[in-house]
Parts: sequence; structure tokens; C-alpha cells
Amino acid sequence: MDKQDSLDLFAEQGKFMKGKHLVTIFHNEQNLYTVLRIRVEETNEQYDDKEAVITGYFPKVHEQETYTFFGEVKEHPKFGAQFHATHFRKDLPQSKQGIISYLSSDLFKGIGKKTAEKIVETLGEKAIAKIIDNPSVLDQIPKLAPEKAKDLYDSLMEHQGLEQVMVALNEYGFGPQLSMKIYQVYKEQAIEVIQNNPYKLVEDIEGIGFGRADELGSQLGLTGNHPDRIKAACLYTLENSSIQGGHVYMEAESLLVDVKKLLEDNQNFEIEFTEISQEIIKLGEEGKLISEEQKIYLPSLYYSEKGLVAKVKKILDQTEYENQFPESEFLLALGNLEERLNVQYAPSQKDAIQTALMSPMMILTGGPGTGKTTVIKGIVELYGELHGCSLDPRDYKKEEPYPFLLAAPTGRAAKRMTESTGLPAVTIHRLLRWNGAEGFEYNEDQPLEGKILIIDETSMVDIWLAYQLFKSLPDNIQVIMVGDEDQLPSVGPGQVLKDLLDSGRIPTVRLTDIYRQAEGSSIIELAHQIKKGLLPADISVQKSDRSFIQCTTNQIPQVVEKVVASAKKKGYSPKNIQVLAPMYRGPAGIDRLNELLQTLFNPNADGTRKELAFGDIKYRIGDKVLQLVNQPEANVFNGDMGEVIAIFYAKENVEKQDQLIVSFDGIEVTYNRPELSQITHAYCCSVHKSQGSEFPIVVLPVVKSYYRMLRRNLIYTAITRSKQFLILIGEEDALKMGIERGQDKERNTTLVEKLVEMLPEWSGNRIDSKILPDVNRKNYMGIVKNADPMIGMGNLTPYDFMEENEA
DNA sequence: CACCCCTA
Repeated sequence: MDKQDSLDLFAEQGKFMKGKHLVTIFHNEQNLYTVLRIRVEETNEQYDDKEAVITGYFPKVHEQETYTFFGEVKEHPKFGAQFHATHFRKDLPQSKQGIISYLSSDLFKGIGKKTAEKIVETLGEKAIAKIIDNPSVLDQIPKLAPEKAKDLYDSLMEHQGLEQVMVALNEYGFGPQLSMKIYQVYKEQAIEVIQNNPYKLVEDIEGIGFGRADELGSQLGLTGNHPDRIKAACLYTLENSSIQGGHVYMEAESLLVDVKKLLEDNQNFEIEFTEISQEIIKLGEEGKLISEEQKIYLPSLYYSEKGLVAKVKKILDQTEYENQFPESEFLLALGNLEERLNVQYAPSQKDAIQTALMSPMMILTGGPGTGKTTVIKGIVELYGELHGCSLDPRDYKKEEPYPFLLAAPTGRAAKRMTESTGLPAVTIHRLLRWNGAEGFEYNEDQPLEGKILIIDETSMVDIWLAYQLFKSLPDNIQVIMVGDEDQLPSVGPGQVLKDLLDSGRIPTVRLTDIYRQAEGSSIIELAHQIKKGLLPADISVQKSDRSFIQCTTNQIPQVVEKVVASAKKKGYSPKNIQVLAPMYRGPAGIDRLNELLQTLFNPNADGTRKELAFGDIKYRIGDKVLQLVNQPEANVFNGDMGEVIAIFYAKENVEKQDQLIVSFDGIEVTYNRPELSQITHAYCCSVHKSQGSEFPIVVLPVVKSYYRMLRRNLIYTAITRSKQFLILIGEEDALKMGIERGQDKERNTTLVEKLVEMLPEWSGNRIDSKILPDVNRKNYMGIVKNADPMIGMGNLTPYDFMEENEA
């Protein structure tokens, strides 16, 4: 089998598009993300245009060369149809004439037409494959100097290197996706690196764990207590603890224990602790990990904490905000604003706005419904008023940058920020111009321009991103961080918001009064208890707005069905009633509940309705669906919910594609079949996905089979999604266990101690917001967006949703 | 066992 044939290993299945490269529209040097246009020569896609846009991760693609791309056509909301390629192959010229013009082209210095002809005469139509296989065949070419032969071979390798490496990696058992990643890092040296030290892959390639590398290692004879093996196990264990457990460091002792276990579990060979600590010391000397007082860090995490603290200090050192305008001026402007917006701020909200404007940095924290959004709106409005600057970005020229930077860790939180303030807000990644693979355009060398930064949903910001953001800030900026420390912690390592608050070094305003719920809400009371780790004694007692129905895991589906059916009968739609669960699988998992709820809300009893099947899901018109990825161009984001409004089969439309049309509050998005993986049913969704949303009725099953997921902040996040009714279903034991679990699994961080060491204590006066003057509560709600009116509640209680269940 | 960010 020669190389050209073996390359066809990758062509075995799927769609391809072959054509000549016309122009590269975009190429990211860092991560190789490439957008290019080709003239289509051949394809098995339904594609009528003569030209096509290809996207994917490619090393340099040469102009005028012909390539075959493998992948699928996808619809981009702004740029239209494009072919997303997972891998590609450069087509070697097939005809003698083709090879001659290829070899005599500019790609091969010093090879003219004459020499090219000679090569083909001597080696035949498979000349290129033969040379790649064994460069010494070039010795047969008359009058070809050895240096030229070497140049030719090197150039060929450079152009064909990717394919070479891909084939070899395939033999090591790596698929095209992972192979491409490996190639991006090591280029033509990939195979050499793997043969020398396969454990290096653990360090360099995301997605290759110790287990995989150790398999290669033992094939290559690097076994037992080989230093490379031990080192890799150390780094892997540390990385794992930060990615899986959210820790910023590991105690040296537990690192030793975990590493020993990993090494011995994988191969039957006893490892001494001293052997491990020796390698840890060496890794320290190589700068691959950092140890301080028996705490072992990955360098990126250590420097993130350190750098964040240094920058926070710099920002807090600014003194010019405190007395920039007299308090009387602030109060006057605040009064005008209240009149203009027809709202009245509570004392704690006024305090928050004032502290934000008069301090270099502030944290605004509080649970759902405490008016954080209202305060953000107040801050930007008043900032504009007091500084006499417009809130409209269009009023700014290039030399006078827009002063307001609004950002959030998720697309959806940014979208909400835009809606509630009327100002542009983006994800933190977009703000910093992220270009994939470790590239942020903004950093310490090229800082952002702006005067005031507001970050919402700060609880979701991990230590890496926090550092990246702060180091990209100018020194003369005001920073306001908004969030709820009791919600789910960030996906990435650290607990930045909680640590900043716990340090007591940052000006902070806590909002505690709830303006969104009815007065005397027992849901809020429950939330407060859960925050303290307590399960109220009256949990099983029926309240006006919450209830608890006891049942086992296996009864969950039928009880959920009864409760929801009862709500449906009372006129609630799927939009108003949200079932939340922590996990997808299992008899009480999201998948099972979605199936059942679809049958309840949107059945197809006689089988005559139009359906589009994707995997295990059958979509019907009227289905409630959840968006799983961001589509900023369409203003639709991960976590948004919508409704299926149309289904087209391939034979019914010009695109010849199965299509699903979903409406997200009026925004219509079309999903071709391949894009259906971007949505799922939403009758029941995960607690994680519900973060940032609220619903009139929340139905929350809690059973011991969710064991791994049950934690205090998960339960807190889930129950605080409900605005009117909360119906808990399941086992009291499980609920109790979940609420009590939280403290013991704290994340290892040293941010608090670093802040405390570097910064003076903040001695701001906190307004006790319990002492509220008697003002009209309705007015507080005035500018809270989405404070949808209670939907014809009358005197309903959760009990009304379960009357049939009493037997 | 679940979750974030994305380049014209």
C-alpha cells in the first residue's frame, strides 16, 4: 500500500468537497482556524455554487493547490452555507503532466521543468509517493545534485507533512480530530516526540490523559519508575484536580498519595514516595509546577492568583473617585434619575450605586430578585449623568473611546445585560478578543480602553479568566463585579467571587431584600436556610408557595407527570412550568422526564403528526426546546429556550434538507439536520443550564440516585429559579444530604490569604437593608425587566397541582 | 456527573 492509497483511510465515509484554493479569507496563526474559498471541482454534497467557503483548523493552505476537504455543510447565520471540514488532504497531481508542473512550480526551489520531467520519466506516475517513502530514489535521477535532492525532499515533506503525520498517528490509534491537535503542536516532529516521550502528550495535548500516554509508554518500553512516567503522572494528577475538582493547588501529601495510586493502578509496579517527590522537585526546577509551603500549584494557576491580587491592588490604589463630586450633587442626580425612570431605589440600592461611583472597585452581591440588575442600570445612568457623557456608543469617535465596558462570562448573561441597560454588553471572551488556543488580543501589553467596567454573573468567572481580564484593564478604571456567591461555582478552577468577598478587602454592598417575590415568600426563607446548610423542620409542611411530595426514585416520573398535568389543567403552559433535574441519565433523569413531558404537553397519540427524529428525540411543532451553543449573530445563546414553529422535510424545500424552525421570543432560527445537535428538549432541563433563568413554577425532583450531583449550591440554584411556586418531589433524606454537603468539598485556593496579605482591610459602612423605610414596593419593581405580572394566580397553592396525587 | 468561552 503506498502513501497515496493509505491516505484514503480518511476518505472512507462522510461528505467531501474537492477544489482549488482561491483565497484565504481568515487564518489564525495561533490555533490555525482558517476560512478559505475554493473553486468546487467535485463533491458529494448537494451544492450547486461554483465556489464554496471552507472552515476548519488547517496549517498553511497553499494558493492554487487542489485539496479535498472532509466534513459537512453548515448554515452560518451571517455568512450563509459553508463547509466545516474536520480534516483535509492535499491532492497529489495524478497525471504525468500534473506532476511535472507541480514539481517545477515555485514551491520547489531549484527544480525546473527539465529536472521535473526527468524525475517523472525515471520514477513514473507515483514519483511523489516514492520519494516520500524513500528519498534515496532520487539518487537514480541523473545530474540531480544531492543538495537539490535534499531540498526537494524537505519541501515535499513540508507540503505533505500533515498527511504523513496523520497516517502515522492513525497507526498509533489516534483519530483525525486528535491527530490534527497533535499536529498543530508538534508539526512534522510529532512522531519523533511521541517515540521519545509519549508522556509529553499529557502536558501538551488537551484530551490525552495519563492512561492513553501510559499505553503508548509501555509499548515503547518506558515502564515502572521511569522518570518521564512519574513526572507525567504528577502533572496529570495536578491538572485533574484543578479541572475536575476546581482546586487551585494540591497539598503535597495528597498529591504524593494520588500519584502513587495512579502509577500503581495503571501498571503493576511499586513506586516509592521518595521517587515521586524527587520528580516533583525536578518539575519545580523546570518551572512546570510551583510549590509553596507544601502546596503544589500548576504555574498558570499560581500566577493567576498572584497577578490578580497585584492588579486588584493597583486598581484599589486609585484615590480620585472618592471626592470627585460632592454628595449633594450625587443625591440630586439620583433624585432626577428616580423621577425620570419612575422608580424609587431602596436605601441599600442607593448605597450600592453611590459606592460604585465613588470607589475604584466594588462587589455587588445578593440572591435572585434582590435588584442587582436595577442597580446596574442605575450605575450606568448616573455615571453618564454625573460625568456628562452619552450612553450611546454612536456618539463616540475613535480618539474618544466608549467609557462603558459591560461584560459577563456567558453569552446569555451578556444578552440580559444588554436588554436591561440598553448598553452594549458582550462575553468577557469577546471583550478581550479571544482567538482560541491561549490567544487574547487584549492583555497587559495592549490594555482595554474604558472608564468603568461592570461584570455580571461573576460567580461563573474562574481564576484564569479573572486574571486575564484584570491584567488587560487600564490602571485608571472603575470596576464593579456583580454576582451571587451561593450559586454554582465556576466551571474552571477557583472561586473568585467568593474569595474576593471573603477577603474583606473589596468594597462590598450586599442586597438582601427580595423585590420579585410576594411578601413572606417561604421559597426565599427556604433559600436562606439552605445557604446556612439547614433543612427547615417544616420542609414537608404545605406552604402557600411551596410543597414537598415524598416518593422514591422510581415513582418520580409518575409523580412529576401528575403534578405537571394538574398545572396544565389549571392553564399553565410548558413555558411557565419548568422541571429541573441535576442529571440526564437514569429513571429520574432529564431524558426520561423530557420524553414523558413531551407526551403530556405535545403528544402524537395517533401517529399522524409531523415529526423530525434526531437521535432519540422526536421533534414536533410546539415542542419546547433549549439552545445548547451560542449563536451571537442570531442573538440566540446557550441556555435560551424557544418553541418549534415549523418542520420541513428534505423533499419539501429548495435546500433539500430536513429543517426545524425554532422561535426564541420572536427570533426565528433554522436548524438543518446536522445542526440539530445544537438543541434539545427543554420541558425538563439541567439545573446548570437553568442558571440565569427564572420560571413561575419550578418542579424539582430530589432523590438519592442523584447522589453525585447533590450539593448545597446546586439545590440553592434550583429552588431560587422559581418565582411563584416550588414543588419538591422525592426523598427528604436526599434533600437533607445535598443541603449539608458543600462545606466539606471546598475548593483549595489561596486567593483570600494573598488578598489579606497584600491589601488593607476595607472598612466601609454597610447599610443594614433590613431597616427599610415604608415605600411602595411596586415602585422598586418599576425597572426590573421581566418582572412579568403574576399570571392570574388567584388563591392557588402548590397543593392545587397535586390534589389527584393524595391517594 | 455537569458546566463556560469561539476567531471572517
